[in-house]
Parts: sequence; C-alpha cells; structure tokens
Amino acid sequence: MDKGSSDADALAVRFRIDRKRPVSDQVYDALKAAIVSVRLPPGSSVSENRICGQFGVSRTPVRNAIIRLVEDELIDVFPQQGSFVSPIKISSIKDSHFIRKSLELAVLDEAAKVWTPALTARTHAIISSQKAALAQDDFEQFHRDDERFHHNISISAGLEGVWSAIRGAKARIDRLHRLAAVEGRLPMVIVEHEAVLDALAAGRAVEARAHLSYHLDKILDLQAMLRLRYASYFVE
Amino acid sequence: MDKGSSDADALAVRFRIDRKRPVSDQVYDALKAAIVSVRLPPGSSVSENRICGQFGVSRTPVRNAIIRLVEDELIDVFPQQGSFVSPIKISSIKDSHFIRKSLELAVLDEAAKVWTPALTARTHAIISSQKAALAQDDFEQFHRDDERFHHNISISAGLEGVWSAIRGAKARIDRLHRLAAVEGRLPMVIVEHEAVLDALAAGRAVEARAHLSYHLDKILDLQAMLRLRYASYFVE
DNA sequence: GCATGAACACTAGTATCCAAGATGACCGGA
DNA sequence: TCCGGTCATCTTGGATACTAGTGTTCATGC
Repeated sequence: MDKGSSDADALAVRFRIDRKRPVSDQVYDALKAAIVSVRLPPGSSVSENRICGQFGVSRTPVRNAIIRLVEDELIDVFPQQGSFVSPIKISSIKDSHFIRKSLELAVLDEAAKVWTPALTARTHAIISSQKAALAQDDFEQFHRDDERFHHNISISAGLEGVWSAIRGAKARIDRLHRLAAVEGRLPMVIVEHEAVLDALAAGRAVEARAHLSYHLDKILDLQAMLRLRYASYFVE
Repeated sequence: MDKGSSDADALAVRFRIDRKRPVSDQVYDALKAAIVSVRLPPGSSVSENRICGQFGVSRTPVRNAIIRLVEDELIDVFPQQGSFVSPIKISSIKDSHFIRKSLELAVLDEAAKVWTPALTARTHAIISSQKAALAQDDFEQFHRDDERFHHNISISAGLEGVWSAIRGAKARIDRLHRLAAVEGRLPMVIVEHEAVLDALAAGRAVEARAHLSYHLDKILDLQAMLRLRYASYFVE
C-alpha cells in the first residue's frame, strides 16, 4: 500500500503560513482545497508527520485540521496505520446528493418568494464572472464562481445558515464535479445556471425549481462514466 | 463572568474512562450528551483544564473533543479567554429547523414509497418503548426513543447517510426540546408520532407529511415561551 | 526455494511543556 | 473616592516527548 510516495508532490503548494491567523485553520483550508480539487486524489496518504514537515508547523495544528476533515468525511484515519484521503463512496454520493438537492430546492422556494430585480442583477454578475473565467481557462475561478452562484441563492433567501449544511454535502460530491470538468461539462453548467436565473427573474418558481433539479441531477448521470474512468478513486 | 464555579458540578457524571476506546470519542460523547440535555446550560464554562481534571485525562483528547463540538456549533471558543457552551441563537434555530424539516420531509417521502407492514411493526415497537419510558418518568430513555423514531424513518428509506445530517441539525435544536419537556409537552409527542405512523401504514403519504410537518413545527411555537422563561440561555 | 519470526520503521493517540494574550484584582497616587 | 497602572493568574494555541500498535522487511531455519 505505497500510496504516499509521489502524492507528496501533489500537495507541493509551497504554502506560506501567516502567523497572524490560527495555523490550524490555514492547514485545514489548504488541505480541504487540495482534496476537493483532487490535487490530493482519493487514497493519498495524509501522514501527519509529512504534512507538518511541508507546512513547517508542529503536529498539533495538523491534527486539529485532520480532525475537522474527518468530520467532513474527506479523510479517513486508521489508528496506528495512517490517514488517507477518503475514496469516493458511491453510497455516500447518493446520500450527499439527496441532502444537497433537498436543501437547495427548499432554499430556492424561499428565495423565489422574496426575489427582486436587484438579486437578479447580482446573480447575473456572478454568471458573467463565471463566463469570463471559463473563457480564460481559469478553472479555479470558475469553481469559485460556481460556489458563489449557489451560495448566493441561500443568502438571497435569508437562509445563510443553511448554506453551511449545503456546503458540507457539496464538498463530498465536488470531487465528482472536478473530475467532470475535464470532460467538457463546464459550458453546460453556465447554461443551466442561466436557466435557473431566468426563471427566478420571471417569477416562475416552479420552473426555476425544475431547472435547478435538472442541474443538480446532471452530475449523477456522469457518475457511471467517471467511475469507469477513475476506477481507483471509487469504492462500493 | 464567573460562569464556571457551580457549572462544574453539573457535569459531575463521575465518568469512567474505558481505556479500550479512544478517549477523545468518550469525552466528545459525554460532553455532547451533557450539553444537549442542558445539564451543561448555555454559557457554562468548558475550561479544558477543568474538564481534563474531571475526566482524569490530559488536555489533548479534551481539545480534540472540543474541536468537534465547535464544528457542531455546540461550543464557542474564545482564544485566551475560554470555551463556553453556545447560547441558543434564535437565528440559528430558524436555520437548523429549516434544515431538519426539509430533510426529514424529503426522507419521509422516500420512506413512504417503500413502506411495508414490517416497518410499521418496527416503528410501533419504538413508540411503545417511548410510552413505557414516559410512564416511568424515564426522560433519558424517552429522548433516546424519540431519536430512534426519527432515525428509523431514514433507515427505512434507505437513506442512512442523510440521518447524520439530520442529527447534526437536530442537535442544535434539541436543547429546546429538553426545555420544552419540563413544560409537559411529552405526551403530545407520542400522539404526533402515532399520527405519522398511522398515515404511513395506511399508505397516505401526503397525510404523513402533514403530520410530520406539524410535529416538527410544534417546537417553534414553544420557542417564544421558552425564550422568556430561560432568557439567559438565548441570544439575538 | 519457501515459510517463519524477529527487528525495525512508521503510524496515530496521548501527555506534558512553553508561549502569548486577556482578565481581573490589587495597590498607589491624585 | 476615583482613576490608572501593574502584576498574578487563567485561558487557549502550538511544540515536543513518549506510548503502543501496525506493516514491512530481512534474516534465519527448514
């Protein structure tokens, strides 16, 4: 099980620690970003000693970060053996998708009730930014804007607290999105976002709901194909 | 701000550490139970040093447990000041309730699709147990059975993974339920559970949904009253 | 050549120690 | 009496040392 040899380089983000902020948080953010973006692929070793060597910090903040990532189900830790990036569990995908879809649709219903032209403008700006990112092949920015689009709906509905729950479920399936990105799905994402926004702006809540449902379900269709292409990343 | 003087006794569970299981987990479970059951009321000091003295362990596992409780939004930690049981935030209640209701209703819809007489029998057994607990004034068992009732629906729907998300949101509002318990709401809980089960058993999914919705919303009605009676536990 | 076992390297869990900041009591002076 | 500064004490954050269990590897014996 020599998973950790070349993986080390994958994280070689040459991270600089800002001593003003809690080190634990910075390690958490960096590791989470690396895992969700699949720079640290499922199965990678996340040896505490190696990580704290790379970041130039002690084991304590690294352990704190790992504890939180275990809570996020992004890392599995086997005592006296090691910690590893969680494989993508088919059954977990099903549950996380269910959670995300249920919550986002429920939030969308609330947002539709209080939608305003100002919110349309704000959302349109996000989509424009996402288009620009795509045109420049800036995939990191694209995914950031994607998250902003969905986050924005929760904010608009006045349900900011619900977003953190959505984000938790989203993080568990975002790795699928990252894998799907290299399959040329990105332009369709923008089209689907626009469809949701147009329906919202026109006050057609039911239609917006249908569009968002379609958008969210799309990733499940790709799952079978991704599972074949990246078989080693999946279990069950 | 001398919140920690008498609070210490509240946790005096005389806890015995089982050296076979990870100490962190045991501390986490014990603290979480104490907080959710309001034995450790909002605002209580959760000084790491005092806790590890009471449990007879070092600070490390205590800190690990606290990290997870912060993630659960049950503890707030202020660096160089102390860690305290989170106050019940009105806005957070709203969001957590929204999350729980959205998920439980969505799960209920799925459960209704695959409901069987065997599931009816199993659920009925849980309600019977809950009745017995109420008759014996065994409130801890009552709340355990209450959790089993809701958990059972997720299991029946084949969405075990969704339950953990529901439980997370539930933990944040369970303190309200515990406070409501002393207001004599418990018998109504059983009636409402039975209404949900009867509708499920009869195959009337829409009706079951309405009953569960009513059951879950009930706690919000009590919120205003509880907020007055236990003003010091609430913020915002 | 093959199976076995002992030593070793590595892991995470836990304990202890130090650093830095915040609080509040205490004391002196106006 | 009131205000202000100092200091002891308490807090969490981080670093380091130690423990115990696991997997591997290599040497040994069959």
